[in-house]
Amino acid sequence: MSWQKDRRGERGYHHGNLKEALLQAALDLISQKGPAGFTFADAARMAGVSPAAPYRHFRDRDELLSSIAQRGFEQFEALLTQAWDDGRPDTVTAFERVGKAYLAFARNEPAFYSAMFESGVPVDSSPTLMAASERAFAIIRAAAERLAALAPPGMPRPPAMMMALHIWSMSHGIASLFGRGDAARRKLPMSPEELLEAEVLIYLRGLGFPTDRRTTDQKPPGPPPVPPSSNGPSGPWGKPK
Amino acid sequence: MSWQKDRRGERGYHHGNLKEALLQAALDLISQKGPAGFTFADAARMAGVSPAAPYRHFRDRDELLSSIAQRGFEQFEALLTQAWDDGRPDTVTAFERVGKAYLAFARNEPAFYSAMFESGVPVDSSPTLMAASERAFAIIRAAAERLAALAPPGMPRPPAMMMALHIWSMSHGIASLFGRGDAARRKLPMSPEELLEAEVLIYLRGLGFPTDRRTTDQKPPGPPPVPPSSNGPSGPWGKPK
DNA sequence: TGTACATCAGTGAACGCGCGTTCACTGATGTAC
DNA sequence: TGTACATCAGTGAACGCGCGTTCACTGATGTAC
Repeated sequence: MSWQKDRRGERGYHHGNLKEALLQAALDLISQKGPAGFTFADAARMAGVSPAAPYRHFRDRDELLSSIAQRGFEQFEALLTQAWDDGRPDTVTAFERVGKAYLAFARNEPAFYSAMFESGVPVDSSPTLMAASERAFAIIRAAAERLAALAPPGMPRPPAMMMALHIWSMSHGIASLFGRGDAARRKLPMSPEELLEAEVLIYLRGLGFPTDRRTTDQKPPGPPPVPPSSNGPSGPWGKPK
Repeated sequence: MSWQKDRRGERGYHHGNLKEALLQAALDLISQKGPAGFTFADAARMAGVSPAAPYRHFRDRDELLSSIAQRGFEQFEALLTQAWDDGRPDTVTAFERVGKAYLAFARNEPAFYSAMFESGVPVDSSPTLMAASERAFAIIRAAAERLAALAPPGMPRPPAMMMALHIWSMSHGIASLFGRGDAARRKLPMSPEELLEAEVLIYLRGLGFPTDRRTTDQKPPGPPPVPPSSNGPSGPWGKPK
């Protein structure tokens, strides 16, 4: 919030950490007013610095926004990596934790999230941004790979890339519609996490995976797990709306 | 494009259809520069009218944006209704057509799409906007309802609301990430339509539905349809990237 | 059918504002010797 | 250890611009009688 704000008296002529302060200020502004409602001058003011100072660190507003998106992907990657935890204690559990981490990021970091996905900055506008984005997706891909390797012997092994893209789009769809951290969030008769968990479990069952997470043995698909929410069949699905 | 543009000479003192012209102009501007990069004054200029004229029709920029979002939901609803076609020729086929219509809308109407979902206008900011949004979702819900009724007798009937939300988030995730009509579209090793079709089929299979669309009889789930793309197993999933 | 009048939908000039950007500048810091 | 100097990272004043918004106005349209 008050990062180096109004401390002109306490600091000397040089800020010392202006680049960081500008990124932080922009992030605050975005979370307050959306990616559209942040200006270069505003960020400077918030960092307690003259409007000309940011030009020492960023060519223009777009470069700053792109930097924020990049940082966002880096933090996102770290969060997903931690959630995946190399597939411990078992692959399905870890896989679902990754989905939950996706939702948590969207909710807790709406400014990053919108800068990354909704600000109009194309991922391919900068090689480093692109790379950061790909590193984040690589976590999901790696998890899908491990999951695919678990496919019961009798059945065709699903392409890991496809699974990764499917999981990504499920998480992204739910996060964008129902799990966002800003005013545009839509109401839902249950938590986004429950909705995603059910969706992933049904999907995995559709691929022939055993979705009983306490074991990884390969029993053939029985009756589908409907609804697989933690509250059971009479849970939030009973009386929606 | 050139809707009433530079026709001041040809029209009289009154525009005659300014409200429409402003909406159209704003839509053009949004599709050119994103929802952030459109201004009230710009829209007026594009409609060939003085900057004060729009105030006769909209309180401010937000009201105009909200109107666009509402129009978007109305067109969206019409498109989904047409795609659903009351479940003809069979429920699963019609259901998938709805998903494809979702993608088509996102691609062909990026300005509407971003105004509806990414402009920061909360759906609940106006009752009519909210109602329009709900009418659109109701199509998906109705389709899910019909699909749920098709559940094989032996298995628990999945909650239609849950299915509708799942399908919505799948479509929305793929559309937002890979199927958008603007520069922020991410590259994909196959078409968004293929990705969505596969995802929906796997999901339905996970619910225990027979996904052979040529029949609606209820055979028990056999081996999962992997990958269900139209190109078969050696299709776009073979060598991704 | 004509006239008077109210209402509507636009004009155009004006305003204050904040933004992006530039410029010559200056204070602080680091480094060569 | 001290001094001279280059470089860096900030200042602050200035600019042109376009936006949002207001205002009194005016031309066109519709309607009562």
